[in-house]
Amino acid sequence: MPLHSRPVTPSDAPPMPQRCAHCGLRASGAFHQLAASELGFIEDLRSATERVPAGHVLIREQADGGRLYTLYAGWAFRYKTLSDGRRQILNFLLPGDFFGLQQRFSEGATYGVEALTEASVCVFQGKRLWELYRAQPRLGYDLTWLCAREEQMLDENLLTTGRRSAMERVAVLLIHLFKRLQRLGLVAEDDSCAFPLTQQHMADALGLSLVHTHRTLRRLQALGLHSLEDGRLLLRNPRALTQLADYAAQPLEKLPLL
Amino acid sequence: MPLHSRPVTPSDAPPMPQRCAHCGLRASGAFHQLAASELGFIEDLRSATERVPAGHVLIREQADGGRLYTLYAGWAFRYKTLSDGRRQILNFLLPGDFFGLQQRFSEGATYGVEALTEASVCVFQGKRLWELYRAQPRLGYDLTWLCAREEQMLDENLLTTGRRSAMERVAVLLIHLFKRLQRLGLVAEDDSCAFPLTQQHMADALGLSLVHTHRTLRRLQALGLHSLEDGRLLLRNPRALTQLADYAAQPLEKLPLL
DNA sequence: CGGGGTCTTGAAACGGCTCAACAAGAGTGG
DNA sequence: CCACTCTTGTTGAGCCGTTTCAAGACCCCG
Repeated sequence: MPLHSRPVTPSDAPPMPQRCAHCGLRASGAFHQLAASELGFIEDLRSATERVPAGHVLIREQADGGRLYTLYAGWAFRYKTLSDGRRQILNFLLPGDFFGLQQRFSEGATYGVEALTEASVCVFQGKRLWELYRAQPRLGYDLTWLCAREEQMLDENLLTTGRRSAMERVAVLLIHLFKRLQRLGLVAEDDSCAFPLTQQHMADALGLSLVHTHRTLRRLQALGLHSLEDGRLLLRNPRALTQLADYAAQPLEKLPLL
Repeated sequence: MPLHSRPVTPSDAPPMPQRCAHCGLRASGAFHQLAASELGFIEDLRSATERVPAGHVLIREQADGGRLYTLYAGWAFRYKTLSDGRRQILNFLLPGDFFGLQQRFSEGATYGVEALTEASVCVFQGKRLWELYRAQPRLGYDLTWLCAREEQMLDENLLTTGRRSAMERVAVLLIHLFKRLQRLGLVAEDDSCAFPLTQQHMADALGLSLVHTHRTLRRLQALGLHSLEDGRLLLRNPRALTQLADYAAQPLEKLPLL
């Protein structure tokens, strides 16, 4: 039952509209509504929309231009590497996630961002960030909100790599991604969701070796807790998985979206 | 050479002034200067100043009141625990650090904060946070800045627990705290600094067991890389320590301070 | 003087890592 | 259409870094 026969991400993803007011993401209902003036400001702040292939590096780990991004479609991840090549994935990015903020506040990027699947992003002018706080305080507030939320996610990841066993780690990863996709309405009728991560990605995110990640995945699968085929994830026993992971679900309020 | 005979944190810490304009921290030169109106706003937002003993829990891990804090003096740390008691320290807080933000944005706190030494904090009214963005956009910007910076620290910690060996982990911890204290002007003439952490704290922060943390500390000490006596830390070979840790120093710009 | 917190040390067990090899599909080019 | 390579997944064997358990020392404090 090979996991690797996953379908290529369809290039028939929803096109990126020119106007933020017609944004497909905003229409999903998972995000805050914004006033017309706020939408206008965002649209003006946006310098481009880009479509990039899987594997494309959006932010290089060293110096980078200070551009800001919102992921519009597809998956990506933030990562850091040590000089000898060991890599840690910090967190995964899903549609609606904002990134590039930290590098605005320090000299150059301190982490990298890579597209995991083919992906679309909105690019914003970093230099005008301060202007945003002046002109649209509400958006400034939202930005802090987003930042705080990502920090929460990192807290959880830190707890995971620091204190959880391999079984627990894999379980949290599966549940957490599933929940996030669910919130975005990206879980299919049959309760399955797209899952484009390779085992190497999971290993890098969980602080485990590739081989051990594989074995752990197999163990969970043998216990009937989940299945992972053709690039799709199905939680066969969410209850048991949640309990095993000691996972605390977050409330499902609407998210801000820049 | 017992490490445990550390002196109690002196209660003769600088008193907390009534007026933010006379704040001892701001006078240290490590922080941004603020306009009078901004200082006034902060002073008005502040609901109290508190002095708490070592071990005091400032934010409980479950539900909490949504108060915001700036650590004025002393050390503290953020942490998360699993239901069976395993604890992960997320990061350490030093004077000038702001905390409590995430809980404003989600139902209740998702982490706890505990004073490591006797500590003084400024308490702010969480409900008026939105007002801050409206009235003082600059402070809103600073808040995002602080949040992004803490996230950077978590990124580093995640890389540490996920990918570094025990030796490397301990080395990063020592260097990083030293650098942060240095920036605050808290390193003494003789290049030593206060170091109130117990080995248990270090273990909890690094994702290691207490015993192994101890052995690793001893090994580093035997190599002449550092010494840790009477609650003071001395980096005997910062170069070697930095190299061992593969540690990338951050630029030393001034910090925002709420 | 007793008790609790911290540090210290040894011995043994184990979880996860490394090394190594192979299988299966996808893409490429002759 | 077949060789070739590349990527990803799979599996076994053995080692080692780290954990766990256990016990003792030292110090401070009530």
